[in-house]
Amino acid sequence: MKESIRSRYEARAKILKAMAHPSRLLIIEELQKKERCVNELTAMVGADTSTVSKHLSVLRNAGLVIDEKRANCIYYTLRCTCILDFIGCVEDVLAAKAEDHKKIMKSCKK
Amino acid sequence: MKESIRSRYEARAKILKAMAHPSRLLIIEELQKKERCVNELTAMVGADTSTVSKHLSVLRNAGLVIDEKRANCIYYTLRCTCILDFIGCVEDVLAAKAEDHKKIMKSCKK
DNA sequence: TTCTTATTTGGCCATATAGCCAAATAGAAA
DNA sequence: TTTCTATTTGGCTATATGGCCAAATAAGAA
Repeated sequence: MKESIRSRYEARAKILKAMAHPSRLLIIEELQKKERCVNELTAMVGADTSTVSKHLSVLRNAGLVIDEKRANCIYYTLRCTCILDFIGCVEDVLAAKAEDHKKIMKSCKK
Repeated sequence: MKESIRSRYEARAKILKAMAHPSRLLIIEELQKKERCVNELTAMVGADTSTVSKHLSVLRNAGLVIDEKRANCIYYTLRCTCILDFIGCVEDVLAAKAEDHKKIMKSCKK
């Protein structure tokens, strides 16, 4: 694989990797609804503040969210809402998987 | 976070995680064009056969690809082509990031 | 100033991952 | 049968990740 090609795939992988965590997916979905500060997100995720803060920094580094200081909180916003579209596709994969599973169970019964 | 909600996010995260690797993204893109056997993919990725085989098993476990034995090869196929749509979104994120970077560089020059 | 409150960072540990090599497996060809 | 080819699996090491706690930082409120 050529170097230039590889680095393009690496850039993409970095973004997917940033999304590939249950807590971060929750955060992404919440931020799509409205901006939130770390405190609020921490309550939603139900983990240590430091843990959530690190998750947010992963999302920020990947360019998925933006943070803005206002009043005495730091508000996080989702940057590209198209992100949510692709959750739909992920659901399709899950559905296809479930369908297969059903088929396998069926053929076992025979 | 409720248990039922968490497990849904975990299922999604598993799929994203499976995609979040440069070599696997390359494989996904190649498989979108046409089915390929391990050998061919190994050449494209440029890694050890065993490494590529493990990447394929990650994709298979996530339900992203299907394998079918035919002649003396095992052919892999992409299961949901919608996967590709969302690469477009990832590119948007990258573009937005690049744009920001430009702005920062500009403001530094002042 | 000191006391809160909000957030990030550092340290530590446990776990997961990617990579390679070597070995196992399966099937086709000789 | 042996041999070759395709693929997977096991073993190993190095590296990265997620989680918590504790400490640092920043900014407002008292």
